[in-house]
Amino acid sequence: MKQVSEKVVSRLIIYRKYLKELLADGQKSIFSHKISAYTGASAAQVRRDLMNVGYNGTPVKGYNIKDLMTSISEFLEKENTIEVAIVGFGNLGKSIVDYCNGRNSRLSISAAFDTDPNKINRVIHGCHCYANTEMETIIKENKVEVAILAVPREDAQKVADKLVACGIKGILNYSPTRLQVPANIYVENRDMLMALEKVAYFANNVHGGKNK
Amino acid sequence: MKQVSEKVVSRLIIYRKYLKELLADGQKSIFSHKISAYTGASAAQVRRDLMNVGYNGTPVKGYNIKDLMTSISEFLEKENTIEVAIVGFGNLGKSIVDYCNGRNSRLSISAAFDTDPNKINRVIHGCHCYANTEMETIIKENKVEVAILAVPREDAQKVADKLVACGIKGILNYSPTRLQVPANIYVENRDMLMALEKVAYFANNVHGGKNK
DNA sequence: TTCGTAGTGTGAAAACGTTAACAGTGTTAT
DNA sequence: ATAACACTGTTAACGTTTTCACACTACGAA
Ligand SMILES: NC(=O)c1ccc[n+]([C@@H]2O[C@H](COP(=O)([O-])OP(=O)(O)OC[C@H]3O[C@@H](n4cnc5c(N)ncnc54)[C@H](O)[C@@H]3O)[C@@H](O)[C@H]2O)c1
Ligand SMILES: NC(=O)c1ccc[n+]([C@@H]2O[C@H](COP(=O)([O-])OP(=O)(O)OC[C@H]3O[C@@H](n4cnc5c(N)ncnc54)[C@H](O)[C@@H]3O)[C@@H](O)[C@H]2O)c1
Repeated sequence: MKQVSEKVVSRLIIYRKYLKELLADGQKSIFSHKISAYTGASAAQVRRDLMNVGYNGTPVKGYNIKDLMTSISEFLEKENTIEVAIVGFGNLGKSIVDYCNGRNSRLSISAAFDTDPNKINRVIHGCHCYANTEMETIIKENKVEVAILAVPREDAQKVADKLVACGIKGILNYSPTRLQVPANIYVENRDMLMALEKVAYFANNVHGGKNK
Repeated sequence: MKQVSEKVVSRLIIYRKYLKELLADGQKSIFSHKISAYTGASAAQVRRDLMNVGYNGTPVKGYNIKDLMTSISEFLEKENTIEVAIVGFGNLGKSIVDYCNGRNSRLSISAAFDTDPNKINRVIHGCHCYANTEMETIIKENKVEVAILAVPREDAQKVADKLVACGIKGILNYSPTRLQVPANIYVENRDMLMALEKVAYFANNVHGGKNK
């Protein structure tokens, strides 16, 4: 299978989102330079990125929005549904589930884990909360591949180790801990303070405003 | 002033965080290959990144942790304090303020804005919430340079336009809207669903686990 | 003092990502 | 039918980022 970079994947996700908006708007087709104007990538880059997904547009008409969306989705999510679990069902955890679930038909946050007895066995935002002790069973039974980490700093590494032991392959980490994991596990860190520090730097060191 | 790339800034922020941990641990000095092991950047890259901040280590002893931290901070935050405002003081907004404030002595989220009368003029997590109508006054008076956007999708663009008109130079955007802003405004988008989609992709397309 | 060691700083090479340029191609107008 | 057009797909040039490799240096040991 063709290997593509993080940057390409990130942009494809952005394109898909734009296409979704266009579709909701009733549009049928779109040109690379329009996608470019909206997303900030150059038109050449849009076309080049789309080469990866194996969908061909036509001159004059451009890309059929529906078909292109389908192709991007098939490229990004080969399996029909990817199961996601969230660990730490506090303020942040609940917000994430509320926001994400239902917005991508191939991604489903179907289980939460927490240590708080008040949360265990409750269903919040359509997501069942289990005790941490059930982690292995639930993850293996439901073939969960991706986990979102939203536990306090001091527990993050311990929980990550456990998730890895259960066979998780990717972690979206909202805790401020920099996780140490085996090389085949993909980690995306989303520390909010670091994000703010980065914006603060570039706000004071103008940089052309290129949006990643 | 030396122009450095987004990637360098992101890594410097990561290094600084690690240094902070080391200092809390009572350590005095550190080698590039140790920073490398923790952060995922190669040792050569660590050294190269540090060239930008103008601090020199010594062979055998490596880098003095305290001095290096100071140099990085002087590089990242030239001004003594950078004022930040948050717009949308809901679940997410409150969490962000709670988490970020007090963790970087040069960044301060000192004002919130909301349209909800129940929040206006209340102080939550040490942050005063103002009505949107006071935005221009407060931002200009307090020299706020950076804004965090945590309002619902439908209002995000409108609020961003207003922030730009008030003189904001950088936006950390947690709304799912892709903002259209002038080229000199720096925007960092942090859509949670997109982050999850990215992790889901790389969980299924192993990639060496390189943490960005 | 002299040597060996284990680090740093950095120029040069390699890898990677982006942009430019253009041939090829449906579509439309004539 | 044919020509003009406005786009796509793709190759090659370009620019940026990362790695390599090594001269240099502070220190500790003998
Ligand atoms: N709140 C934010 O916006 C924000 C921002 C940046 C970072 N963070 C980080 O995200 C994490 C969660 O933030 P929050 O605001 O949701 O906090 P929270 O206290 O509301 O939620 C934490 C949840 O994790 C659960 N938990 C604790 N230990 C656990 C364990 N070992 N296994 C499973 N669950 C466990 C708790 O019972 C609680 O429900 C923290 O690390 C925080 O530093 C939060
Ligand atoms: N909750 C999350 O974790 C999460 C995740 C991803 C994205 N988001 C996005 O972040 C935004 C906020 O999420 P939330 O969970 O905090 O929602 P929320 O409803 O709790 O908070 C939204 C807040 O914004 C205020 N608001 C509405 N319009 C405003 C305006 N024009 N000016 C100023 N304030 C205004 C509301 O009064 C409310 O206090 C939404 O766009 C949501 O889609 C949230």
